[in-house]
Amino acid sequence: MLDKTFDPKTAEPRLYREWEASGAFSPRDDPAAPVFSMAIPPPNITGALHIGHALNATLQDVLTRFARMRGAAALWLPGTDHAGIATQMVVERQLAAEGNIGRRELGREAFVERVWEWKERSGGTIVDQLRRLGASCDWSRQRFTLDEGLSAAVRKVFVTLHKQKLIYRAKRLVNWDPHFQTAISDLEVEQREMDGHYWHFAYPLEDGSGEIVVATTRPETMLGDTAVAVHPGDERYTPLIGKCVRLPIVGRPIPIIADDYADPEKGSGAVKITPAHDFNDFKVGQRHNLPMINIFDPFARVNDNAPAAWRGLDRLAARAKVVAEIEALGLLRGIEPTRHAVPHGDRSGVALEPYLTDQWWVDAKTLAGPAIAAVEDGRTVFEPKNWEKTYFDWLRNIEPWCISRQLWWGHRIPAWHGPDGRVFVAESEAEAKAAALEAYGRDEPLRQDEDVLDTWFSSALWPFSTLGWPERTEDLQRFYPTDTLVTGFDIIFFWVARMMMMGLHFTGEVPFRRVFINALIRDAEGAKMSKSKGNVMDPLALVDAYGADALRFTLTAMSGQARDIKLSTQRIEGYRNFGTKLWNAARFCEINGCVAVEGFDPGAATGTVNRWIAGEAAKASRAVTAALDARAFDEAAGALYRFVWNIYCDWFLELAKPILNGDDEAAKAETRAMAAWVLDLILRLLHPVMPFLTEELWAKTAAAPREGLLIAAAWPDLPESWLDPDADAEIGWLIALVTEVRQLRAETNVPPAARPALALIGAGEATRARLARHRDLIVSLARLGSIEAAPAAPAGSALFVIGEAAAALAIAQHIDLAGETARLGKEIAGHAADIERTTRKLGNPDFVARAPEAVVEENRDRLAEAQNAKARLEAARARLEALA
RNA sequence: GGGCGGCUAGCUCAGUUGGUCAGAGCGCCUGGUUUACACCCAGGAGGUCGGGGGUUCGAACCCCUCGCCGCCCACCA
Repeated sequence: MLDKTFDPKTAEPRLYREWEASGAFSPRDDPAAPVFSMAIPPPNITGALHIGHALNATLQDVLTRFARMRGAAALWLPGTDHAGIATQMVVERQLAAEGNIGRRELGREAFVERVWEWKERSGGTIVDQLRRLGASCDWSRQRFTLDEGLSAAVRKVFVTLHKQKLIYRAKRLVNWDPHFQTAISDLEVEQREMDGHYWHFAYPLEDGSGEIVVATTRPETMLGDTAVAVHPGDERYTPLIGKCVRLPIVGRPIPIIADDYADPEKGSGAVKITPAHDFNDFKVGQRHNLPMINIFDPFARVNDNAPAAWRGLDRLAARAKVVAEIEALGLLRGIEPTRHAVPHGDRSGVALEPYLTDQWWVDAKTLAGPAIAAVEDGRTVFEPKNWEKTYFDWLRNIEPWCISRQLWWGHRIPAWHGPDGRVFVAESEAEAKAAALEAYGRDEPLRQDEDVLDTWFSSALWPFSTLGWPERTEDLQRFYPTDTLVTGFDIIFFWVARMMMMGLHFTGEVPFRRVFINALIRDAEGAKMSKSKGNVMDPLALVDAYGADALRFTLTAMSGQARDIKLSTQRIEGYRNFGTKLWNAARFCEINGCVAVEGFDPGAATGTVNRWIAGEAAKASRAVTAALDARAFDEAAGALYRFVWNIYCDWFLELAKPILNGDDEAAKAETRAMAAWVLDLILRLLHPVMPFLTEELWAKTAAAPREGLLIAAAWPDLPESWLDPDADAEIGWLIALVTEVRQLRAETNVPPAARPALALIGAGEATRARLARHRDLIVSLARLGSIEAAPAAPAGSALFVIGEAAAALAIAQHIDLAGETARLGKEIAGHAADIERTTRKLGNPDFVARAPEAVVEENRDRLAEAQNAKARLEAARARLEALA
């Protein structure tokens, strides 16, 4: 006997162990089986599972389990990302918290060792959390972006791209993070609106003939000014072009140059140029061959290129000092408050500094071409498709990708510097040495590049590096390209686009045929969840409270949203109840001896109720299959929910009760077999979304011994031919009749215990036959005393229309004539309004002429029905009034 | 400045190519010890589908426009 409810706490870990031990998570060996493969977006090892991971993992697991049940060799490859900055940050913080010496004092090697220790200890947390959700990943293939194989792939890619001149080293302006003292890529820059000022400074002309006013929000950068630019067509300044101003404070003469960049509309029309500290100025500097004076050290403190008094000052202190001195010099021409965007590091949260340094770059423009083409011609498709626009926009305007980071945790750049500055890029130190020997003709000391690669560099290789590339492994040949990538839109640039570029470049094939973009989860107020806001929902707490299945079902049902999902616990509770509902349906089956019958053919059932549910089952299973095929997860969940609760429980089991309690043994046997068979079907269909509860029921309700686990059971494929229009119409009629009686009873306050008689007036042959077949069912479900066909309505009956007949419920003692007359009046008015509307429509010649015939026909039927119903109710009301 | 979403019942959301008086869950109200289930059952109230205009025989759905809300990209004179 099943317990009263499912207990996820004890069952989930047990079932997960069974799955894992059974080997079901690994793709089946059958070489003839179709292949389904997917690589997980590797979560950061520093991360704890958040609700976004839960959504992402649930959808992937649904796809994987679905494919597996359909017979595919299904591989969902798991792993984690080393997350350069994030991890380094965590361990540095830990060192600080322990009162330990810092990273620098510890030294590179010892520090990296510390990070590895941390990784071994804590890096597996998120993986265990995925297990708790029920993720059926193939853990035997689990990878880590910094493991040996993936590192080899990274070196191979770096060296190859370098040979192809698609990776190069260059001194350029980068986004510099003064907190971490590293370059970061454009994507890691976050613009923040800040209050600031425009300071207007006068720069005196060198010849003393006047001054030129420039404005800036960053006064401190003037220490590095090397020109003032004006627009060539700006007549106010044409006489000054070619002259010099003397840069205040610094005393350096700098030229006034003509450049289109200067906008005569903005400020004074003259703009100070600081090539080493502004991206636009950098370009101007290149055009005019201006000196580029870097005035900051890596901490964004003023360096030795500035006058002695300034050295070592923090940039903000420098700003205040510049303003003060300009003012003291009588050169301050105005201050106005302003709000403007200031770039910040997304990790550090500090204002970034455009900074001139040597970095490694990827020629992203060249790699982007094939990545654009592959989506244009549909080799890879985005779902929903509108994300392709985002993808294209970014790739078509892509800038070189800065891949070097001045960090310690990550893939060290495989480049070795010779004493004369020559660089040897090679997959190993030995190869680099060999190349150096050849180049120099003698042994020279080499120094490996200090930098590591952007974390996303290794992530970009994920779909093929995890399968063993560059070796031509069996896995690579079998599972690449992968089928689907499921991920959030927030990393289309960071990750998806770069995987496309690298995948196409190195394998010649797209890394995945489909990119399914899942929504972002918000809290109930729609705010992005973040730790600082304290609105983070911990999926594990939700699993503890409601079970993994309830959370999974909720996320699946809500996954249709385009942009974000607002999650509320009430919703999860509702789906927990859904699981319990199914559990209890299984209990009902158990109590009533509904067990699987060997050789039972649902398509050959004879009872109307059974033929009907077989058709409904076929309909539902086809709908769920189609929805999952189309990645319409929410539709699949909806179809399952309705079928289980509103069809199977609400009607089929209720209709089965009188049969199961009756004495027609043949009907009983068939109904039992059918109830068991449909339950089995439900378990299969629901398994991808609610794996735990279904697996438990599969084991516990098995009358006949099951072969193996549900996770490895076959997905149902039911023929459309099971849909039986006659059974459908008949049960539809029965349901309508019962519902009408219930409504009428409720409206007229018939006591629940009362058993009124129901008379059908004007029932045709077919209806009488239906009545005869289902008399017991109707009587029991509608709580009637009796139901008979009759020539006329008994006095004191309440009436409604069902099909061609009128139904009279004998409830004289419960109704008052006036009340019932009024009720009928309302009904009649409703039909009258309908008749009016439809008549008007049909009377419109344009409608009849232009609307499709089917629509016109539909309206004619509708009109006839309404007229029929109205006539009957009017007759009933007339009789009532005669009584009064 | 460029782009993308959203605005449908008190709340959270469905509404497929325009075609039965607009749907679900939760919440609310009324009733219920029907031997699977109160994590339940039966019934009910509740919406001028953000505003305006247009196309059409017909618009929540298509077009234009306005208004909010949110996000992405660009922008430190």
